[in-house]
Amino acid sequence: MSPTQPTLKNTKATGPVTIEMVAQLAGVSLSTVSRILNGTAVVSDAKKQAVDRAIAELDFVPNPMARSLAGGRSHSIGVITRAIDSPFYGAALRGIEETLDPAGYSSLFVSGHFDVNLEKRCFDLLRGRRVDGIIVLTGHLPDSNLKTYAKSLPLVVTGRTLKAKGLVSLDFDNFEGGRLATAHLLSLGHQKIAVITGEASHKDSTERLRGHCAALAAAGLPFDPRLVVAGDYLELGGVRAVEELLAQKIPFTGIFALNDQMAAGAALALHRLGKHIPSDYSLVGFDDLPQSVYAAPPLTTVRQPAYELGELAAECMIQLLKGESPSVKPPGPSLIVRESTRALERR
Amino acid sequence: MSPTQPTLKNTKATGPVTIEMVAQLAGVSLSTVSRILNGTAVVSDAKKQAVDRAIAELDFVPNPMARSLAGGRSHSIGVITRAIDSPFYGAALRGIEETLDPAGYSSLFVSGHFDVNLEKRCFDLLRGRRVDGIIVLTGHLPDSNLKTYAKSLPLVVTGRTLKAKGLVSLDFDNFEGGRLATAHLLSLGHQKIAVITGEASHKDSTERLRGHCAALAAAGLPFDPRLVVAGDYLELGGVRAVEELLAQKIPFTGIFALNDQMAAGAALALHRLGKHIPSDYSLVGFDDLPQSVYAAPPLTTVRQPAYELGELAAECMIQLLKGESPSVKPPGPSLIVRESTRALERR
DNA sequence: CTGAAAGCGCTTACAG
DNA sequence: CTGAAAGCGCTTACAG
Repeated sequence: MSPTQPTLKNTKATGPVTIEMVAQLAGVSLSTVSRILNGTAVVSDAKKQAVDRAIAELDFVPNPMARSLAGGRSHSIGVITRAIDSPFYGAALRGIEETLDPAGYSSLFVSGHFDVNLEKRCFDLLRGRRVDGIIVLTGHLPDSNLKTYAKSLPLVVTGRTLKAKGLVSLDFDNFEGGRLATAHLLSLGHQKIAVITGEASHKDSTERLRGHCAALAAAGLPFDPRLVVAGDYLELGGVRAVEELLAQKIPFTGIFALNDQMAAGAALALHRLGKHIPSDYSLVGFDDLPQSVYAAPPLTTVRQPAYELGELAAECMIQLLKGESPSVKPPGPSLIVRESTRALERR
Repeated sequence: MSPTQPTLKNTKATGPVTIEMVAQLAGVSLSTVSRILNGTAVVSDAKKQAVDRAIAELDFVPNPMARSLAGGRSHSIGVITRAIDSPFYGAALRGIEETLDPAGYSSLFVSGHFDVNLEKRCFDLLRGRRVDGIIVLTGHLPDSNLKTYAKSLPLVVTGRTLKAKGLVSLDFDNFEGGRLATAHLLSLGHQKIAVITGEASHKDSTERLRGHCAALAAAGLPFDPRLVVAGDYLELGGVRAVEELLAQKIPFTGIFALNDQMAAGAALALHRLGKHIPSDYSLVGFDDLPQSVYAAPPLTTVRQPAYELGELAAECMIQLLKGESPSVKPPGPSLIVRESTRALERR
């Protein structure tokens, strides 16, 4: 610090540095510092330099609460997810965090557990915290509610196709994903394919099943509803489904589990019953969870790029906040062939 | 609303309700409303009732930014974790969130990736956001740094034993966990036990290994360093370790992977090499990840109660914030016997 | 291009 | 027990 600088009330004293101290050190007004900080107006180069120097010297970081109060924006985005430790949405959360953060927004994650009432409560909580916008990862809220919410603040929703002002929806092509999975099994010669579904209330699940049927139809094969058994998107559902399926005594050689967690359960049940994958049954999952590549055997599955989806959702939110109307096409599904599927041997 | 009520500047107009509107509706001063809200002082019953009614009627939620600015506390706690989507720490994050939230604190999760420099940056970021305290889930920061940080704000750290003012450390007994795992293998008759370790810089890992050696010693068995191979706490490390181990041609029948992720990799490698668990090799992991119970076969492992640890860390933080000095004992390890271990058959 | 001033919505001594 | 007032640290019209 140069000896000619004016005396400061609080050079290196207690508590954090304030904008006032910066202004004083730089010899400019509060407003000027603020403008430089926010790039709100053109400022002479000399002052800018002085201020930058002062900021660096004092190690100044603006108080986010004060900034928010005065500016009317909290610089935080609410994210309603199934659960903070959801195996699938985890990557999406990371994608959101990693794109929101450099843009100066912090993320507030809340767990809605795919429950309408909880999700509503999450909304109230986030609004109470004055978030600038909300990202809803799928969830179970009715479209009508979402449209209403979008009237009061920017909204990005995944897993739907919805048109409304201040709202962007990012749908994933579950139908095509389902089609890919079954087409793969068919190409390997499997014609009797069992399906383990999610809950009927999950639109994802019904779409994936539709894709399955479409692939069957395209191959001129009949759809046997007896081979469709209801799971719950959790491992245990996969276990039970396989037990049920085998008890039925209706022959099949392929299994399409509508998500990887159920596929893991199915693999375990098969293992316990002494059946081998892929020599006895070929198994396809959906999602491509991080652990699926390390399953024994590694799981053939339909990849749903969760991280990228999170990134995209965050980018849309940033644009919405700027007053733009983002138009995006979410990444599509792709088949990842690993070791849980194999060509059917003619017997 | 009764017709006799005084006129409000802003009855049901735009924007959120403020404390001033509540005060006006209830016919009291701003300060009184604030006091009732915070339970800061005794208030006459009549006024309390009126204020409560007004709050309910207007659906008032205090502005957290204003509260923080004026009160000097942000009511938010920073949490430095390995990654927002970490398989192991996910449950801990949930435990933290679920106990901090009802206490009126929100959680700010940041990913330090077990990298000292990143973790330092996380610290700066969180301090910039003016969090009231920080919880560090293990991480790689040197103890000395932690002690320094603790001088400026309350700190809760897991995975260490550390004494300092304003700091509470919650260590997990990794030594005992390691001992349990190997004792289990020994009790099944396995005497040649391979160990797949984490990185040498992970204290967890070295402790677990020490526990292994202690169990061996207690059984009067020799420790063979050639059976110890270095992993990385990730699945791939487990895969490689098994390949290396089998290539060595040194016989062994038990494998202790120092975490479940490496155990999963080991299981996969074994599967690919045509080896069967548990008839060819018994495998024990560590952590008890949610997916380990659904591995094929379900993994025998040492349970480390992540959720409970998160809860405990959050509770300690709350106490620290109240000015108390929490003294706690973290939950201990327990052996979970599943299907990946079996008694050695005499050959 | 730049400053003085009002104001964001609360909390908290300070006086009754 | 309760009110008027100052102040938390910024942003943003409002005037130059």
